[in-house]
Amino acid sequence: MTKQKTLIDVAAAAGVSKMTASRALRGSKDVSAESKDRVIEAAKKIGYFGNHLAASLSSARSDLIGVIVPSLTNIVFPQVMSGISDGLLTTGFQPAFGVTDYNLDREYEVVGRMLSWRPAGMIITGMEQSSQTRRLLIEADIPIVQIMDIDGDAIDYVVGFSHQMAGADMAEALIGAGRTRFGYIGCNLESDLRANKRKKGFMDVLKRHELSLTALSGGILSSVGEGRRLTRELLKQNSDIDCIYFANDDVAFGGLCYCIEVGITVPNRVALAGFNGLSLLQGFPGLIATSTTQRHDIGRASAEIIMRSLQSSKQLQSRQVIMQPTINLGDLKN
Amino acid sequence: MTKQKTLIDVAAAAGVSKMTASRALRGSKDVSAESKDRVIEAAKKIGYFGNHLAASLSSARSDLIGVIVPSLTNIVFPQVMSGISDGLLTTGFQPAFGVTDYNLDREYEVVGRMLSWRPAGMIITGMEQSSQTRRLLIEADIPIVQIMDIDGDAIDYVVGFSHQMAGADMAEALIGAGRTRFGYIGCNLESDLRANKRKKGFMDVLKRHELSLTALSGGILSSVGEGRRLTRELLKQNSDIDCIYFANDDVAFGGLCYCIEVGITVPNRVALAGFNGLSLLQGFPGLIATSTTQRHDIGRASAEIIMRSLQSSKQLQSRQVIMQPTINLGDLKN
DNA sequence: GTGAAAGCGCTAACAA
DNA sequence: TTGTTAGCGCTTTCAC
Repeated sequence: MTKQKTLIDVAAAAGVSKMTASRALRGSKDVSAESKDRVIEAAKKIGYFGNHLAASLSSARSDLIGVIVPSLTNIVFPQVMSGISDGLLTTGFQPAFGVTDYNLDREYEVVGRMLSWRPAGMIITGMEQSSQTRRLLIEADIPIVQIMDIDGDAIDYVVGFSHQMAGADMAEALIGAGRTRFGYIGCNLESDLRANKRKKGFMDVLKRHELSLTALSGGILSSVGEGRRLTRELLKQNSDIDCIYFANDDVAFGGLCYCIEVGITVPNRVALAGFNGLSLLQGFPGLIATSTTQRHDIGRASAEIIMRSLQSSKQLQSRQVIMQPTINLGDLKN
Repeated sequence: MTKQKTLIDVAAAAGVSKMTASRALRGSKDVSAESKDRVIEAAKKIGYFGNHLAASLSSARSDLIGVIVPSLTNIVFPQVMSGISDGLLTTGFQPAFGVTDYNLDREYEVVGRMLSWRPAGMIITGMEQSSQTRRLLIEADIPIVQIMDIDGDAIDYVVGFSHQMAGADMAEALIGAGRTRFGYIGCNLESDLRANKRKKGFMDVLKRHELSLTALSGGILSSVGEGRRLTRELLKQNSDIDCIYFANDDVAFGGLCYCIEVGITVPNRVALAGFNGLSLLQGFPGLIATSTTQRHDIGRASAEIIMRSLQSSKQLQSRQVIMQPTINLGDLKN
């Protein structure tokens, strides 16, 4: 049982008081250069790394930023987390991640647990928290950033884009490219609220143009294999479809693989459109239309907003950062 | 400024002492059923969620399990994290993630930061920590699980598989399938130590069979697009290659996309082999040989080992859980 | 520039 | 079964 080093050990090793050691290690300027050097050297020598628990309890604030995401297996969220991680890198703040599995009850639990670590701020995915969860977040009285979506009531800050508009924009673009007989393929649509918003935006535009849509939705897993399977099914039953909108790029890519295998010309015979702009699409550049979203930037921006909000006691000017997904039609644009 | 609720508020609301409230909320049996109910109800009513900082500091242990991964953008690690998250779900312990970016100095920093939260255990990727980092981990005197690899000196527990053997096994399998003129394509090989181990195992076997290998390695990004680019380059310069071993499935899939596009028959003309068994491969089932690794299971198993080690003060019997990647040759096996 | 005292919110150990 | 006392390791505050 190696006893953990404490500030007292450092102080003893440096020949100063606990308090001077504390100040030196935190970079306070009220310490003589000499003491400072001695303390820092002593700390390094004995392998002192502090105790965040005590520090945070004592100062009534931690340097944690809570980050709540619905899933780890959808690559999009780790990419956002990566952006947050980068955004916090030089700030001395640390992200702490929680996963909800797209479940509102779990979200409440996870948020509660997170708050009990007294984070300095919180970043949470989506706009659809339960009223209980919202109450928890509001009462925490720390900066809250909702990310990835802007359609809904903001708790505090928001960084993201409108999924409904993204769906609508894609519909306009595809119609503009001359497509008229649409299919839709999604997975896991009950819990993927944002995919549903895109679908709604997409359908609204089709309706306005008096076009209809054949929708098919599949199992729990949103993946390449599922997209492949559903595309086969959809095209078998509806051979006249000339454009399919997918819930995301993974599913769309599965569709493309199927089309290539059976010799369906993409995008000439059937155009495919996904969502996210994943690197997956580089497999066959240009064949899938997509809306590119800036996951990393959203993460980074949300981290920066928290930092700014923490620094200036006054409210920030803009409480919303809206990012516009870029539509790329690929070979379809010709 | 909403003042955060404390245990005293709960105690007051329930009409008991702070201590009884504490015991009731933690499920101690030394509390009358009546007090227990009153306390729990009071806590719920005033929205009390505790303060982990104080609890952990006081009890000298937290319910945090530190998890150190090199990257979030490689889907493999979030999958492991997901397994850890699942493994801890019902235990009351919580994962806390840190990212090293494949950088040993950052790893030292991240581990140090993590330890300063006094986690109950630690899960860390790989066997190649710096001696400083190892010292930190050993002195922390908590269960440590190194994951994803078993080739090297263990600190404490190990859950994973031998990458060198995985590479060797794949080489044997491909040679067994009649391939003789090999290429290798990797990305980011300076920092991806485990890919290098696979490559080494692969090359050792080729050498034993007196076969040679044309290796090509690319940029920082390990991705579908990079695999595509490198495959074109490799095949242009070495048109007689009949089998390519890739650093992983993403890169291999990029290679497959290129071959399909230019009409190279896979696996007949050129066989492709990757590593990981990603769902990506379902895009063209059977065309890429791969070693399937159980990322989720590794995460889960490592979480369970920590839990068991925490429960029983005596050492666990087996300090190593070795998982065997399954080789799947796909259409090549015929 | 430095140090001593007090206390953050909780739990361990003991007492009642 | 319940309450009291002491303290976890640090920072805040205030004195020197």
